[in-house]
Amino acid sequence: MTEQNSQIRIKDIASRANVSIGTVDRVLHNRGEVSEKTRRKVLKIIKELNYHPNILASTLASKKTVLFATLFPQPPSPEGYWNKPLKGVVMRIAELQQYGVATQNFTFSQTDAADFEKQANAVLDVNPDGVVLAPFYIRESRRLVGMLIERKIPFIFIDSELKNAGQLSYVGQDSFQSGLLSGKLLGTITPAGGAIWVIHFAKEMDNQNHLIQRELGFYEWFRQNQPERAVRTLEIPNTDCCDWEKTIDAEFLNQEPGGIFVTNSKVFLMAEYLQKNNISGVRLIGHDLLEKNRNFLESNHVDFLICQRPEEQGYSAINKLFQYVILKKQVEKENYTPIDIVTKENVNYYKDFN
Amino acid sequence: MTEQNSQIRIKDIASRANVSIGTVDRVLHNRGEVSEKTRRKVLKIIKELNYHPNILASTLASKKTVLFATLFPQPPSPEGYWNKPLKGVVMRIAELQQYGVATQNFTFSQTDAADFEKQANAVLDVNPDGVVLAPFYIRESRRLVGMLIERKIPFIFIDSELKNAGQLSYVGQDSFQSGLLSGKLLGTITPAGGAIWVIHFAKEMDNQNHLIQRELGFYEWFRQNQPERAVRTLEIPNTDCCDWEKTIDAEFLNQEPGGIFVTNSKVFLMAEYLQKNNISGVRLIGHDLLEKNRNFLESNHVDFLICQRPEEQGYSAINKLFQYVILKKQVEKENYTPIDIVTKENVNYYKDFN
DNA sequence: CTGAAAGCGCTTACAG
DNA sequence: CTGAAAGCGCTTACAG
Repeated sequence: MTEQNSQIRIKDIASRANVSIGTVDRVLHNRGEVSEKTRRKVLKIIKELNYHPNILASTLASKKTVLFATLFPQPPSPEGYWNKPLKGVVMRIAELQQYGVATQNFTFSQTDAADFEKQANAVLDVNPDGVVLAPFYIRESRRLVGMLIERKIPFIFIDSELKNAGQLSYVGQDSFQSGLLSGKLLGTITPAGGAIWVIHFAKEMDNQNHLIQRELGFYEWFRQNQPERAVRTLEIPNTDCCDWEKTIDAEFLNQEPGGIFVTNSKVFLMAEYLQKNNISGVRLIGHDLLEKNRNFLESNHVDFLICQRPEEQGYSAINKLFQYVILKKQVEKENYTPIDIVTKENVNYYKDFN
Repeated sequence: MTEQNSQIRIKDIASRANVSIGTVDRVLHNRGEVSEKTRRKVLKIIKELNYHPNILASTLASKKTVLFATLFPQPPSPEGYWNKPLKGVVMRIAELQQYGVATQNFTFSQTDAADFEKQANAVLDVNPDGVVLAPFYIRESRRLVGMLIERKIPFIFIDSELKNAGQLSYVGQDSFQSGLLSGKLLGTITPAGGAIWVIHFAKEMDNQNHLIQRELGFYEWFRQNQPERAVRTLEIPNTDCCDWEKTIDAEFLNQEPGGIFVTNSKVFLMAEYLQKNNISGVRLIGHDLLEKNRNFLESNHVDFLICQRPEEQGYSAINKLFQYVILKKQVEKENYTPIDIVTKENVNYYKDFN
């Protein structure tokens, strides 16, 4: 360990400018009450010396706590997808605790837009210094965003975004590109001549822009690379009872597919179906590393899972608020998450954090 | 912004124990000069109150700089692989600058073990508080490690490791598992009946444990899943001139393969070969996202690249030293990097940092 | 063995 | 409009 070498302090600036450190602080933070002349002089010296404030000293002295709020869909179970971004949020907040950063996390029902409104109000009520939200219900999200802008509270979209809505940043996937990749994988591993099915296990396709984009990208790959391949889409809105299996039964009677792409994390439903009906030789790919999906990957019922590092998304979103609100740095506006391919062979090494 | 809520300070401990903060500090840092009785009393209160020191205040007051050293192979060009871990190192160091953390980075020749020794001595000469090293030359690395242990300097292996050599941690890949994955990918996309080649473009296979492990994993996948497939290995030690192409020419005359696995980043050599000789229909996979490899991915000459997030490895290694040396936290001993599959379709979203 | 004081670089009232 | 002082939680000599 050696002595720390010279760092520019506000004291240095003050002495060069023949003012007190209080005055330097005033121009540093645009707190006014400084004559234009001294302001200029101080600013000039700050630039010359390439001054950067010491964040440690600053947060230590200020004794401020900044509060970030998150607003995510409520996961239906402890295994649910939306637990993962939250895990990343909690992780980054723990690291930033010394900086006086805290969060309040809100969740809303995935089936009740009114609940979103209610939770959005709760977010506003805690008067956060920054917000991370999943704009699940478009209209209601726009309303919340309007209020945030009005109050000058920076916000970041996660998972999906409203374009040009005044967000500080977006953290999430590019679903079309992800669909292209799924197309390549399934197209490549499905023997020539085998038909391809795309299955949406989703209630309201209106609010599921991701799934639509994935489907579009998927079809696009085949258009470009295997135009002769038969590709079709099935929509299964309700999987609560077992009627949906009859629909599939009928389809299978008609023609057995060579490969199936499930556009979301419910690929395990299809894997269970194939297993139950003793169907082999059908290639299957889907999304997200849920526990069930992992098991089917390991038992060879699912060939590939496309993943998007949800924990990292949460971590990154909070980190961006931190960079912007505390460190006063600029942040990237669009942050597309890597599109990861997970297989039986690499699943044990697939993790978000090191 | 709201007032920060109560945190336990050493002042609180001091008042409860009826001692001064100086005394608390002495027991906190085992600086001795405290009677056993008061030591016990203070320790008890620290535990009761679940005290955690404020790192910001601590580093601010201490004015210490800690120095980490890195010792990596010298990249042969600015595109070379080893620039990437270094990039991660530089990135994390920049973030930690406020904590008074700095690095000195040393590199050694990949063809001259004596140079390693020389650089190792240079590392010792700067008397670092922690070291990250790639144990490229095994014997010479052992010698360095011995000195580090003697001086009680913690060190982390990156990229490959010596087992049980007293390291604080290892950050790197599991090459066998990575080979398994390569086997699966190539086995799945190569039409039945096509022969598979494994190509090592490497000078001294002795120092290339990674390549051997990848090859073993690769063969293992075929043993388990496609035992009927013809798989063989070619070693091309020297690619500086064009003799190596003649070797390949001869092999092609013998039998055209269905798929080729290049065990390292030199897969672009094979892609160039196929392109130059107008050979199509041969599946090709390899390692690492060099610029050339990226281009061949995009031009469809390379089907998959297996990647290991080298920047993240450098970042993570420095971060682990930081956690251990500054934050006094425990760190994981084995840290296997994710094994990433990169294709034309996801390459633009593949990055190490968000 | 123990305590009181000065200082790290910054922020925050307060006095003028 | 400006400066001087106290304080953030901790560390570091120094005095006793």
